[in-house]
Amino acid sequence: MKGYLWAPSAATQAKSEGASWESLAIDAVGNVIEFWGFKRNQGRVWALLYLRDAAMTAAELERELALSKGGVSMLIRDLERWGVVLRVRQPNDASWHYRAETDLMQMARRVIEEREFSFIARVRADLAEARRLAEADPATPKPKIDRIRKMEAVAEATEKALSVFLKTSRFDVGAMFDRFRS
Amino acid sequence: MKGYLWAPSAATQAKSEGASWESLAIDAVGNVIEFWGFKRNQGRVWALLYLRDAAMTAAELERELALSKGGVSMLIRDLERWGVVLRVRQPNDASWHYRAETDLMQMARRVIEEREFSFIARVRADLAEARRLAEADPATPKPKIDRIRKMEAVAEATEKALSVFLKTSRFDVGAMFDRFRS
DNA sequence: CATGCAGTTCAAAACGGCTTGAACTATATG
DNA sequence: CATATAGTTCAAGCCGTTTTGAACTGCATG
Repeated sequence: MKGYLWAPSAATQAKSEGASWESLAIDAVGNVIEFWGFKRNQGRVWALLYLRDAAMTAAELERELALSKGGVSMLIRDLERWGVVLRVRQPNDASWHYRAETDLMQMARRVIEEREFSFIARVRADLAEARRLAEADPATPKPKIDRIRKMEAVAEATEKALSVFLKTSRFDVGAMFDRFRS
Repeated sequence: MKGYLWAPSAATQAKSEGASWESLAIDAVGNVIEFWGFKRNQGRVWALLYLRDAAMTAAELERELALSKGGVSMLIRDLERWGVVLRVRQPNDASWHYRAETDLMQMARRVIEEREFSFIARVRADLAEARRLAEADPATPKPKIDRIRKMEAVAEATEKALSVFLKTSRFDVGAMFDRFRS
């Protein structure tokens, strides 16, 4: 919804060890997740951890994804808070390692559920309130009230799309995920 | 998906003639439309014209919505291009007047259809390409390929939500709109 | 064809979100 | 306890988007 002229970014940067298709997949995840109002880099961090299926240190994430120290720290904090990344101690290493915990989808579902639904609920409430006020005033012409009602339909369609996303992620993906669970 | 701490904005500004519930409805529309990646003020301009169901001049829009002259000009240009606002000549008035033409929904549907779908198609293609590349390399462990497959599910769910939004806007709202057509 | 108003354009400013990096805190180790 | 390294914080900077406003264009009118 912003610019969408992604850097062609073939072989983005020097230091990364991963296969080139890896960064393709990682960036793709970053893009969808950004679509849903999260930060692109939250998606990228999760995607790397998930794809590697290994516990990595902040320093590694920093290097592989070309992020700053502070940035990694904050991104991880968010992902941990949402429960999609777990912090673990590795046998004989002083530093923390991070692992992808659950499917990103679950997180997106939870967050969208509270954040977006309340947003759209608020919009609907405003529209309903406007209609109530309009109806209370006897001077308001009838068609005008109908027009507000029609506006509410825009909000309703938005709500429906959101709820389908949530349902889809619960069933389709949930099932898929379980089936493939490693 | 940005800030969502809308200005409380009771009785926003001095000049507006409209009932206070009017601006409530107008801002609500601005909010949903912004959610779908349009400009908040595009939604507000359309909403005012639609609600008033009257042809208004740029100067009126400027005053009622507290926008700048240049801003109104550009907003209207967009809305005209999308076919949701029509420019008409009023009997004996030198200046143009603008009317809300179709339902905003139709416009959103069209634009989302081309803009968002191609966006998500691109994400899916990237993921598919990554998987193809991964599969081509015999060294890639099987579970890693499965993980890419699971990532594709995120994109699929997004696509499904989008398509439901489009369908909903076509049927539910379309029907509703016709029924109420003034 | 001069005047004035409607409408357009676009560079600059404002704005908002994201990232950076330096200072700081916490923790492990000798 | 001193030191080193990992991790956190947050003000400042960066960057993309939106809005502004002044200059400009076009058009109608006397």
